[in-house]
Amino acid sequence: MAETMKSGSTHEPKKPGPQSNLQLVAAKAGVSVSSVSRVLNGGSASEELARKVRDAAAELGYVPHASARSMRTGRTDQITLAVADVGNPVYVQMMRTVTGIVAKAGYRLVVSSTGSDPQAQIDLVTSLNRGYADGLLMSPLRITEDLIEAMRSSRLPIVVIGTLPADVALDNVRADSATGIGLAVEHLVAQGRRRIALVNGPVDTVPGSARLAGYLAAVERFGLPTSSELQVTATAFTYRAGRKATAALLGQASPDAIIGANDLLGVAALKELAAAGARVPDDVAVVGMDDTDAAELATPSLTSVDLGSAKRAKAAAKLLIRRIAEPDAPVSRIVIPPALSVRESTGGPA
Amino acid sequence: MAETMKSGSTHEPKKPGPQSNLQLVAAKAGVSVSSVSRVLNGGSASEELARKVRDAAAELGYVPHASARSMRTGRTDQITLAVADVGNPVYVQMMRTVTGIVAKAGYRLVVSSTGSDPQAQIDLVTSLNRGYADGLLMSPLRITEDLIEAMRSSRLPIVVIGTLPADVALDNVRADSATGIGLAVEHLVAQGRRRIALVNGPVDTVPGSARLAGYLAAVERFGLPTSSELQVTATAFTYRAGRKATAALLGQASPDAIIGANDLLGVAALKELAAAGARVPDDVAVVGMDDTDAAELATPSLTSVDLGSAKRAKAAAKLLIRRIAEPDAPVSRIVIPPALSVRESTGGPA
DNA sequence: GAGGGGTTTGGGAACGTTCTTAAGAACGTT
DNA sequence: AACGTTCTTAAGAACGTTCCCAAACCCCTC
Repeated sequence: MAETMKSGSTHEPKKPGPQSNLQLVAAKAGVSVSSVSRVLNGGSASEELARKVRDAAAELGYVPHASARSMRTGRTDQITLAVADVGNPVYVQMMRTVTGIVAKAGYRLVVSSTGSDPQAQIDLVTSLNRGYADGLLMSPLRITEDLIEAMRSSRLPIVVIGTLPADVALDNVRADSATGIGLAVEHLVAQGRRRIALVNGPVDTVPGSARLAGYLAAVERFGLPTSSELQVTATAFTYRAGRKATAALLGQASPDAIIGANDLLGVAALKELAAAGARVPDDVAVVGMDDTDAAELATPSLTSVDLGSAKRAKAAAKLLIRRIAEPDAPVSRIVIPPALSVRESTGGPA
Repeated sequence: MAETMKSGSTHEPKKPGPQSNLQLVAAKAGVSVSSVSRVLNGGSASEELARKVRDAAAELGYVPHASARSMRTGRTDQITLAVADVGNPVYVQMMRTVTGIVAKAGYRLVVSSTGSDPQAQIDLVTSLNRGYADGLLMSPLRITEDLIEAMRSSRLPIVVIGTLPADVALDNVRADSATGIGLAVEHLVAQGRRRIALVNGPVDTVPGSARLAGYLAAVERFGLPTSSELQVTATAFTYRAGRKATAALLGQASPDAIIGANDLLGVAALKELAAAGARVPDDVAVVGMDDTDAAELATPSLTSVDLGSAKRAKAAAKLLIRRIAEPDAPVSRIVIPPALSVRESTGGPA
């Protein structure tokens, strides 16, 4: 499985000497270190000097040393993105968006996968004080008092993607799950469904509790049955957990529609229904949430509540970049309105 | 959509003063800066001194400054991972694996999405010389001479995930697509399939050319028809491109099996076949490659060639970490053997 | 009590950059 | 010819850390 070969057999000069620095460039150009710095950072200089410096820098292949520069300037040109699980499609979507935006603004992206453990998130926030990044984008799955306190007392700007208690004065960008679920229920009701079930994720998480509340509100608003047999909770927002939870649901109730609290749970419901011999959407309609690629790829394709994950990520990234530039700007809270993407699983177009 | 509120209305002290440093800790503890550094880095010290230092550090909430430390030590505790598209499931899988390994080894992960543009990859490699990371993991989609030259002359260690020309002396971890496709073809032949089609991605990419070569070899080995109508090329390794390519394929040939060059193309084939009214696997069997989550979530679930993306990522990360520690270790090349995950799309268990 | 070995502590240089301050040059005005 | 103004360049401090080296101390032995 592993074959090893000697190095250096094919070619010769590996390292182009040690990292060249301002001093070497200055020596080569016959000018002072400060002049080199000034020229390279766009300060004023004579034609003559600028030419000498640029030639010398090019010849030596000079590139500024990141740590040294950031020690002096206090900026690192890095932004950290912290998510619970880099594998979850909704975070993938956010990451894809964020990557583009921060890169365009000249930042590198540090990705941190914290899991759902609140302590790991707190550790992350305090580790920010090491100053390895200029700001933090985080989407916490579980929010505790300690985490909020840690975020509050952070020296660096933090933008939260997700809902926060009303009295926390931190920039944040949130979805409106309640309205989103309302759209799903309304759509299902319009199709004559009445026994609408919810396959939720853990209710002690931010999205889990929001989605349960939204579901209950919508079901009540439309005068639908709210029997607790129609509500099940998966142990995580994953496909596997969703299969189990849906199986349990089908064992205890006969819904004519199922809402999955995210697309993975929705797809799990689809697959579990198929395994049980139920037809979708004829017997049971299914709706997912987040409108990720997984919804489009599913068979039948999954109607999904678009909670604007890409828009949220984009807004959050821009907010963070702005706050880094203006630390004293007023706190903003942005709410991204939801939309419904109707697909085959609720009778939409093939 | 955006509601803005004044900051600082709810609570008071935001910043806990400027970042505390060794000097402040030393002053508070009544000892020298060097002693503080020594104690905090586990050097020898008296009980008394150690206690004073630790108390002072805790009281001030001291955390070492990342840039300053790395300027002095030459290490950044960061590793960069460069992939073409953070959204592609196979890269997601790699990223998930890599995240865990580098975090456990005490590194932060910088993620860079280069696209398939060779120049962007070259720029990335040269930017490494800024010294913002200790090493680079990269999985290049297209490899040019210039890119190889850039990687060769890099001051920092690079581990390539993917196939490289034989004479390039860089650590790398590769899949064996040829054998992998062989497994798929063998499996299909055993089920009596003979008109086996390939829905490939761009052939000027590393995986594209490898998979085409593997397909041709396998088809020839089993004495199957090699008509060019059975080979189509999608414009990218994406779902949408796969739908189009499969539609074209079905318009020009009547395969009894389709191999997608990755899972997205495989799922696209599934969906396109369903849209065309063909039954899977009864009329046409389908196989994907990479064995990502998308294969399991598909309906019918997709048989897929496991090219060991998680194992490759793991091996590559460990290799890089080792090379950072021992820069002069011999170059290693690791080949991860493929395996076949049989699922419903070729008649496997439901 | 002086000398010597070993341990513990502190002083200070160095990493590569930016930026403030000041020195020097060029030039026009009185 | 002396002086002020403006522009260009250089010197050197500072960022916070680590680590080499020397100073200080302790304890033991002679």
